[in-house]
Amino acid sequence: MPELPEVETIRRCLMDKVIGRMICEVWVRKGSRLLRDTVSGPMLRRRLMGARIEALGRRGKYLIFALSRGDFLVAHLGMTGRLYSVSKGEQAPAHTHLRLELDDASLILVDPRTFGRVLLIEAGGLDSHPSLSRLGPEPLDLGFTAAHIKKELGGRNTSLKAVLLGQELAAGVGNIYADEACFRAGINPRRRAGSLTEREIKALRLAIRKVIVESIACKGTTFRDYQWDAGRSGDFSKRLRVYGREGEPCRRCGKMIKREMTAGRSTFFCASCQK
DNA sequence: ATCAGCCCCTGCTAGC
DNA sequence: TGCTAGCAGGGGCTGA
Repeated sequence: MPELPEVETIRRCLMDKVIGRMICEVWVRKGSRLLRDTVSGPMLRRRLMGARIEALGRRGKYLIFALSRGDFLVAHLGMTGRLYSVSKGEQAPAHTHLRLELDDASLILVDPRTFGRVLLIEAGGLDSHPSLSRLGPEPLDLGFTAAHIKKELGGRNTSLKAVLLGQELAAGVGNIYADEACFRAGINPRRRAGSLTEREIKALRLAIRKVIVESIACKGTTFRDYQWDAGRSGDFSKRLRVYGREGEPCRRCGKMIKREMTAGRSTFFCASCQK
């Protein structure tokens, strides 16, 4: 479940290995579900072959490879996706969907459950692409203001958790950081979104930014599948206050952490600390 | 327009 | 020990 901090960590890890490199061969898994019929395997191969990787960016949970021809290779890792480099000639594991041969290494995308996606976006089409245009501000950018949050929550009858997962309030926040931010803000994720006060909105904004910054510094959270490089896991797992801690004592008040389904997802919270 | 709920997919785990 | 049912979840879709 790579969310913003995990994707950012992967981006930083890969930068040195891919920027300026030429894609000299491309292998796409036949009928890979990751392409979602948005581009055919042969077409993707044709468009990538011979291109140089100019930059590696991120938007929300999407990784964006800017190519020398002006188009973009975009990858979303879904739940179990992993993107990492291996030595040339090294055999790729099962569930490899894409393999790019670079000058001096290979880049592989592995995804057993195929919740991830690979997009090829034409020059100039990045911001208007349906998947990316819906995203809200990056939580660490200046555009992530209390006014924006207020607008996203205002009048909404659904839960705060559902809005946080929707990517329009803040791009890149998923199940783990939604729960962690709610705990740090002292707000119950099951609260009706429209019911937050100005004060709570400000606390939520700070809490989201704080968990994201802290987690990036820890190279993300390794819960089940995520590794930011071959065999290397993130340390934020140790700092989780509620996520995955059902039945364990709250680190703040000692009461038991609860888990309930909200917006179709496991939601962890302390009923005593979060109102 | 809004929102709850379903669907995809497969590795892992709990329970028999 | 070996099997199976159930769970996990991002984002797109459907139907109320």
